Amino acid sequence: MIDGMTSAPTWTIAEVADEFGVTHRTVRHYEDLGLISPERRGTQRVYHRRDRTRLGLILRGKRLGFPLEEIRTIIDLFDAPRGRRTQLEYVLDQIDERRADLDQRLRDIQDAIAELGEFERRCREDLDKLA
Amino acid sequence: MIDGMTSAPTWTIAEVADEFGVTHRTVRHYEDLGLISPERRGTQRVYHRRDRTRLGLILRGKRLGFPLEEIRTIIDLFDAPRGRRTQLEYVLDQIDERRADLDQRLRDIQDAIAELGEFERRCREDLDKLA
DNA sequence: CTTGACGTTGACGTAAACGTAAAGCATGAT
DNA sequence: ATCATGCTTTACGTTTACGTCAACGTCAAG
Repeated sequence: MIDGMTSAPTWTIAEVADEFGVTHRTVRHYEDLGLISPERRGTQRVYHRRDRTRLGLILRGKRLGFPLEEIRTIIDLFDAPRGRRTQLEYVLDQIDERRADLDQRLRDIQDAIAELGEFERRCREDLDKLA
Repeated sequence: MIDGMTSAPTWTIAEVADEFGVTHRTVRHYEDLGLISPERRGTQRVYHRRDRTRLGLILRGKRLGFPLEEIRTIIDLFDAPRGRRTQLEYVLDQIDERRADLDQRLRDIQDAIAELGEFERRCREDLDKLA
């Protein structure tokens, strides 16, 4: 932070990178790909709360294994203009696609967790037999 | 398939690739990394049910965004010898680590789905206001 | 026996997601 | 004034996960 609470808080690239546990190079890479677009004060980048929100979404997307390009289309969706009916219907369509994808992943994860639990049970059985 | 049901069924590389919707190059790549090791009949690869099980696990791991190297350590875990107590305890440890990872992903996905639902609700509101 | 259809091993190419110097501004501290 | 810090761009390097030839083996069909 920088401001002393007189107006909206802002951050430097080092601060956001630190806070999110990534390098400044990573943050700039996301900017190169158009995932974030911080304000410029002269030559320096100035990050606002909006940028941090986006960064959070990006990193969660990454934890879920989405490619950055796809992540961009998703978070752009959230900021898309939703004035006209056609726009809204398009957005709702996209939402459905995304959800289908997420549902598949949810099933995959639940299956994996279940299998892991089953495997653990067998291991504990084996361990008991050794006792 | 090849056998005519007199013994255990086997498959060629083209068959498994086709069935799992990947290329033969992909299948061989997984073999190069030691994720599967099909039998050799002369120079040809012969895939058994075991290999297909592994391939299934690999592809699910991929859908979940795990790197192939990590996937290998995981599925190797399932086939690891569990004779000695130390081995079993090591395996149980690994299981815990894996589960922590999967739990994080589960939360991420649930959050993402929830946010998507909330976003859809807002979009539908906007759409109603236009009616 | 030659032609395909499928299989094999290299080996190089490529896209994504950064890492890693190199070299130049900008600004406050000494 | 200069010196150290931190930020900037430019650009080439690296890893992962395959794609894409090239060049050759093999085996049943015509």
